[in-house]
Amino acid sequence: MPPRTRYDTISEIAKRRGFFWPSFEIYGGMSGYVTYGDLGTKLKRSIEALWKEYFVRKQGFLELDDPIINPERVFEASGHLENFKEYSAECTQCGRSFRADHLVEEKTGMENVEAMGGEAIKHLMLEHRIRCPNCGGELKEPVLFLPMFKTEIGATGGEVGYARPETAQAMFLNYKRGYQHAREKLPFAVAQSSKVMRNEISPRRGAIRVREFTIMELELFFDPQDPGCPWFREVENVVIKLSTEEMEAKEVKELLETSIGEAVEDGLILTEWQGYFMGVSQRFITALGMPPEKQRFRAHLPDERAHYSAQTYDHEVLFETWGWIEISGCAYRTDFDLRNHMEASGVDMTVLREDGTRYVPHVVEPSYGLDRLFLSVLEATYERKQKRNILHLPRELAPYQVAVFPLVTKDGLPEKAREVHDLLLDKGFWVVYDEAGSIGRRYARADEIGVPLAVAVDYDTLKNDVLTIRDRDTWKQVSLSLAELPGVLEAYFKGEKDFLDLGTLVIRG
RNA sequence: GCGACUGUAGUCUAGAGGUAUGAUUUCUGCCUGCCACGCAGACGGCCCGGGUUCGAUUCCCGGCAGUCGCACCA
Repeated sequence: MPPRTRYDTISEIAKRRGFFWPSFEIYGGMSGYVTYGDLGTKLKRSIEALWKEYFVRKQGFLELDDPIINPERVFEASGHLENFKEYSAECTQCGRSFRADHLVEEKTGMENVEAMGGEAIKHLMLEHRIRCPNCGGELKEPVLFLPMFKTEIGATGGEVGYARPETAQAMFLNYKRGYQHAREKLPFAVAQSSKVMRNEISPRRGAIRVREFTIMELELFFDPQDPGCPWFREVENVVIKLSTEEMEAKEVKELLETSIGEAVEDGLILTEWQGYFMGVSQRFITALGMPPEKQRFRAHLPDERAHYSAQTYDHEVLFETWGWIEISGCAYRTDFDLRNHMEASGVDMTVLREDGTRYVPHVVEPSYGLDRLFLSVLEATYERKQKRNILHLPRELAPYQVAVFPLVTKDGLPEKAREVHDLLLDKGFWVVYDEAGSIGRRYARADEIGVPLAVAVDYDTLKNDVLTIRDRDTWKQVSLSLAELPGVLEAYFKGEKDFLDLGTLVIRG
């Protein structure tokens, strides 16, 4: 058996404690789907809330919530029906599959064969007698694979619909509303966190590649003649590690360490807006617990890029088990989408400049896979210490904020601890109460799900309302009075106080 | 989708053609004056379907699922 990986351990805890597990378990499971439990749901929501802090609230950007199933013409206009598909040809001998258009390109030197369509590809394969590159066997006719879920809308089934593979189209479809609600001023942005679906051929790596997941993305609309970002100065000194398109093409292994400001100045990042979002992204991911040295930005080569993109930088984080994993893409989509929807719908989406000229806004899009961020948080914060599992979740992400324990289960301590528990619930905290087993075991149970603070009720509490708070990360304890407790906890979770400021340090033993 | 390996309590495991080992978790007592203490007890399992067999969780075939490799990942 292969050795146990960090991901094995994390997914074992995830199942056992209720972060996430494979969906449809009782019917044998279905790959590509995961279900989030109590802890997982809460953690996911708090990651989303933090994303909103970094990408929506402070900039005054707008939000949107749009349907998952879209009529076919949306994806005709967006180019997905044309581009988001592939032709695969299977070998009759060895059974391997290959992309038919790529085989034709290799043999003939032609480019963008995919766009020629299925019939043309079939003819070219026959014409050039293309055989299996693996074993030389005969290839079957190429079959079209469209990784979008197709359905019918309405009882008569007359209207074909697809589940969206990205949320971005919603921001383009509703562009005119957003423009109106932004009081017809550019730049503005519309953000959405919602589910999308992709019919992956072979989902892998647990929750890393699934068929249904949450995307958090925003579309920033700007005038290409006025491409400055008003907040660029806030991030220009953020240092990132970069692999540029040129470096990717030359397969340079080392990363370029540079500031956002320099990278934009040197033309490595095409627009200030991309630079801005990449800088914010680095800060956001760091706030999730992933240190900067485990982050990098990697440019897409033209053939890797989406059909709409002029430049894309993936933000990647380092997983012990898998290496670098993409958690975000920051794409310069130009005016591709608005232009296509304008043409297809006949609706004018241009903006009038002061000099009387009109233009179609350009778009920069930072886009996150929430489920991958979720795994990144577990990856970044999990620690095995003295045979115990500890999740060093940032305090603003922790599903439960405070655990309350009686020191021992006698002499009225449980009753007193219940009172403290109820008080904290009334004050709005997420609290767990635990009196099973020894207090050490309860600390361990709370550590495993990342509860940052544990309040212990002991004989001093009975005597004079003094209790202790124990820190998950250092195991240090401070003491304070019950009356102070709600106030200092609030300050702690707002980030206004550090643990040692919460009370008087207790030295035991 | 193809190939290799794998599938046993909630979790992690041992094992054999005659329904199964151990640990841990959980629960109940006792204990416990601060880091998974100890004692006693309880709950709980052979992925699904077919075949061979007196008998299959074990062998064979298929499915489903997992890991890895190939392909794919806008």
